[in-house]
This record gives sequence, C-alpha cells and structure tokens, in this order.
Amino acid sequence: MAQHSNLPCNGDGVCMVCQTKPPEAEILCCNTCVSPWHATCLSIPLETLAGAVEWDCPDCSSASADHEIPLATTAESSSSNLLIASIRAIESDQSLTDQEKAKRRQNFMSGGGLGSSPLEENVSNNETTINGDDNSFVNLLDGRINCSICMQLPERPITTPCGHNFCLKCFQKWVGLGKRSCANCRSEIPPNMVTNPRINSVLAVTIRMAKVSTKAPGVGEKRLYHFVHNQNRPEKAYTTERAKKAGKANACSGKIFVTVPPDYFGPILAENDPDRNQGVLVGETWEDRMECRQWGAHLPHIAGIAGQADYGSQSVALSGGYVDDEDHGEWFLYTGSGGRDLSGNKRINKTQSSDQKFVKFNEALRISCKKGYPVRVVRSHKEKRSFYAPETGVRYDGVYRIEKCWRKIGVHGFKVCRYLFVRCDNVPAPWTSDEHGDRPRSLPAIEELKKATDVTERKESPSWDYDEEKSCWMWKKPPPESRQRVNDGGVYEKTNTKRRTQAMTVRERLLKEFNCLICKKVMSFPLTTPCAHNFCKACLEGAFTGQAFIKERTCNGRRNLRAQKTIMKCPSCSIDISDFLQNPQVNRELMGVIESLQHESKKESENNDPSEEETNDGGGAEKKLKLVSEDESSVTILAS
DNA sequence: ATCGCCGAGACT
DNA sequence: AGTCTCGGCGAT
Repeated sequence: MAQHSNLPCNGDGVCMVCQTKPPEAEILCCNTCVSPWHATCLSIPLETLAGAVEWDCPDCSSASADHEIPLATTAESSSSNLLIASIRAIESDQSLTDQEKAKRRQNFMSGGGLGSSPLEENVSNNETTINGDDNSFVNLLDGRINCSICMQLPERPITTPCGHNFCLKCFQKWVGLGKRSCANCRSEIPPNMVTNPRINSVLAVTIRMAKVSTKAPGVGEKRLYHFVHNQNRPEKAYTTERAKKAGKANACSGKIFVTVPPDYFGPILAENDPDRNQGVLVGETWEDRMECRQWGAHLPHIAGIAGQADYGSQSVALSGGYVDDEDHGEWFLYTGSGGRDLSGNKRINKTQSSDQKFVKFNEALRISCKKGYPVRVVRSHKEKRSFYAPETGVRYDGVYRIEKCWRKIGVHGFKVCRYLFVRCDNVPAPWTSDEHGDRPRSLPAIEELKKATDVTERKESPSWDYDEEKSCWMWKKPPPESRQRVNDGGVYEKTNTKRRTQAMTVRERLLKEFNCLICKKVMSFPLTTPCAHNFCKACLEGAFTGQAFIKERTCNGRRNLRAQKTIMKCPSCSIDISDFLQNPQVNRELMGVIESLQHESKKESENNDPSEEETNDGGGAEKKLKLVSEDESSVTILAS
C-alpha cells in the first residue's frame, strides 16, 4: 500500500509528487507506457535504476496484469506477445490468490477465443491512429474530457463536485496520497467521495460509444457492443414513489450494466462489461434478483427461465420454487415452469395443479438441450434444500448444458417437465477447490428416467463443447445470432419501444446520452452529483427551490430545538446531496463537449437535405426538427 | 413461516 | 393487449 505514493509527471511535465518540473536528467521514461517519471521522487533507490536500459514504471511493473490503468502502450507490441505476457503476468503475480488468478484467466478461456483479452482491448482503446471523418468525435472528447491527472481520456471516469473528471485509478492514487482537494482546482473533495467514488456512467458510456464508432469498419471482425439505452434508470432498482418508501416491492429493474443483448448465450465476458472490464465472474453474488438482472446473468426478475420458445433458453434460476428440483452442484435436475395455479394476486404457488407441457419456456429449454447451448445458472438463497445454494443473495455459478429432458409424474401427481443440467464451465464452481474448470463427465444415473416419458436427447453435436486440444469449453459452432435489433452504432434499442428511432448519427446518440435526468433534454450547464448522476444546473436547483439548507425546528410552537440540516435527496438515487447543492459546480469540460456537438449538429442539419425525418427527442434533434420545419415553411412560401 | 399487496417485464 | 412468472415487502 505504501508503494502507491508513486505518481508520474502530468501532461505539462510537472511531477505530481513534488509539483516541480524536473530537469531532463532526472526524468525516467517507462519502457512500457512511455510516461515520464521524476526519478528522485520514486520510492525506489536510484542506484537500482542506474544502468537499467529498460525500466518499467511502478504502474507497469507491479500491475502489469491490471487492466484498469490507461497505458499509452507502444504500437509495435503485437497482440500475441501481449497475450502471452499477460498470461505470464497473471501466473507470476504474487499478490493474487489462486482464485483471483483463475478469475483473470477466465478472460482468456471463456470460449470467446483469445481475441477478447482485456489487455488487448485496452491497447486498441488507446490507439490513436485516427483517420476518416467520424474520428472527430473521439478527437472532440479526447481534447476535452480528460482526466485531470493523467491527461488521457478517463478510464472508469469519475466527476468531482467541483466539476472535474478523473480516471478512477488516478483519483484513488491521488486520495491515497492523503490529498483531499481536487487535483485541478484545489476544491475540497467530500469525504464520502474519497472513500466511495462513483463511476459517472454517462461519461463512461459516451466515451465507449465514441471509441466504438471510431473503430474502422470492415477491417477484421466487426465487434458489436449492445448498449442498452437505459442511462435514465437508477443504479439501484426501484420504481414507484411507494416503492421508494416501502422498500423494493414492485421495484422496476435498474440500469443494465453489461452490453449483451437479452438473448445472449454463454458467459458474460470482460468486453461486455464496460464499467469494470472483467465480465460476470463465476461466484459473483448479488443482493437479489433485481441486482442479478442488472448484470445480465438472468434477466427475468421473477421467472426462473429466460428464453424464447422458438430460439432457446439463455439462463435459469434455482430458487427453490419447485420441490421436484434436485441439486448435486455439478449437475442438477430442474423442473419446467407452469402447471401451478396463479389465480388471485399470487405470482408463484408451491403446489402443482395441472400438467406441464413442452411449450413456452419449457420448449425454450428443450431447444437449448437439442442444440447444446451453454445455459447460465444462478442459484438463490431461497433454495433451502440445496447444499450448493448461497447463504444470501443470488450467485452466478457458470454455464451448464442440458443433456436430456423428459416428463415425469411430479410429487404432486401432475406431469412436470424435467431437465438434466451438467456443468461445463472453464472456471471452477464456487464450491470446489479444483484449480481447473469442468472436464467432460459421464452422465449420472437418473433413477426417474426409467419411468420418464417424452424423453428428448441431443441428436446433433453440441454447439458448446470441450476442445481437447485447447483444453477448454468453447463454441464449436457459431453461437446463435442475436435477434435483437441493433442500430449501426451497436446501440441496442428495446424492441417494444413505441417509436423506433431512425438511424441516428453518432453525434446525436452522444447528445442523447447527455440528457438531464429531470427534464430529459440535453443538459445545459451540466452538474454531476457525488453519486454520479447528471442534471442541468437549473433543473437540479429547481427541484429544491424554497428549501433552506438548515431547518429551524420548534416544539409545540414554543421551545426552539436545535437546527437540523435539511436532507436533499438526489432525484435519481435518493442519496443526500445537500452538501453538494450548497455550491454545485458546472462540469465545464462536459459542457464544452455538449456545446460543440450541438454546434456540429446544427451545422450538419443546415447542410443536409431537410426531407430526412428524425424522431429522437434529444435537444440536438429538436433543434434540427425546428430547422427542418423552418425550411419546409420557406419552401411552401416559395411554392405559393 | 405465511399471506396479501404491488402492477414489472417478457412472451405470445 | 392479455397472460404468465422459482419477488420482495410489511404485516400477522
């Protein structure tokens, strides 16, 4: 921990430790990230550096497997070298436990091929080989929204109440030095932000989108990122005013953090986890089904099966709802859905009252069985009869394959659909001490199969299977293509949205991300709260007009009680932001970007054919519509 | 432990 | 638009 007092020189060449501009002779240049360091301020004895031809800075040498640090990696490093290097780095990292090493290795082994290594991803993110017109977006962001410490586009951006942006890593290093003032303007950093900085996800998604749009199309495989357009949703699930008061009853789902479409099969990889860049790890536990949903492991918040009858099932939950279930960890017997009387206001019912059939979700599971798709499995603490269920919450246990399905008479006397799930994940199960993931195993003897009817077994070779050569589970056939509609920039729009947006330009999409959570329009004078929610200055202040920061209290109109601070809850997450509201500072960098985007949009719409229609309700598009109608009216005038 | 609200979300 | 769903809460 003490080693974290190491900081490089900033963009102006000023050492961030001693705050002076060191002479040439005292500057060390990192071999890996080529960032300059002030040698005399390093906590490493200078003698050990003397004569060193190749020197790696503390960031690159001690944390070479740590993908969080934005490194300006040298362009000549080939991806395969990086891959080997990163695997070696994981293996040799003394600070990691075996379990952590396994988790890191998951990124290389999760069947998506080796190209999805986060390290490689990071490199490509930092490539600035920009050509073509579209790259002006990244340039636009690049020039403006930079981390005030490393002067790069922030990785995992956070925004201080004084309106300055940082990489999470840089910020943590900064406060780790005991600094309690903004590295940019010296304003005080609130204590809760020091201990618990929140990612400004609007910035994160925006930067990501800009980067994705920059990637040259047609070169190699086009990688699609599915951004669910849900930035207006809360970090934490809730819905109605009542739900906020009474707890999470009827909670709506909160924001979806991962970039996989709802019909995505298999493990959720680091590349689909823009906030953390680690993917959904085996053993990851969430508080409840709502939170589990937010990480994409299992989307339905009540139903146990996710899937489509004509397509397949992506995930199941073991929650103890069916007494017929039988859990043996690496394999289990699952019961289909339906056949229970859900009349009245019950959503679930313990006892069967009719036969189950292979329709709907049950059919979806049968398709996954026939095709040999990997099915994600989550276990809930509500499954009391299972030895393998977590103590609390909902846990992701990896992918399983459905080897067989059939029908039998359930314990309540009605027919139920049954499925044999067998684990086939490259990462060991949370309950094992195995170092390696699953190996193909012979099927268990199932007593009830003797009396089973409608038995279905897989005829074709499975889509997800074990590769002896690579010794890992992987897609042997291409995974089923997502049927979700994705527009040209990879933004996944919900299929049931009433109005489908026309092809939006990247600029317009970016503008839409900058919507105020109150007025839903593009922010003017944007503020970022310490809880990382973004509003127009006027909107946020307007929400608390007439409220004094200090409440005078009286008792029965006679005796004065001690004055009390007014609680002012963030309109998005209900955290008290009264301190922030005393002196909220506009995020000037963000405002600059928004204004430039709006300016560009305006220019573009003036140049474009006005007959093109837009249905987007962002501020930029609004202006455009206005311009369009003006043009049309002028045309009418000319015609008449 | 059980029961009754609440009115989400996806499939059909 | 109707139907179905291995939730979550507070009250009992």
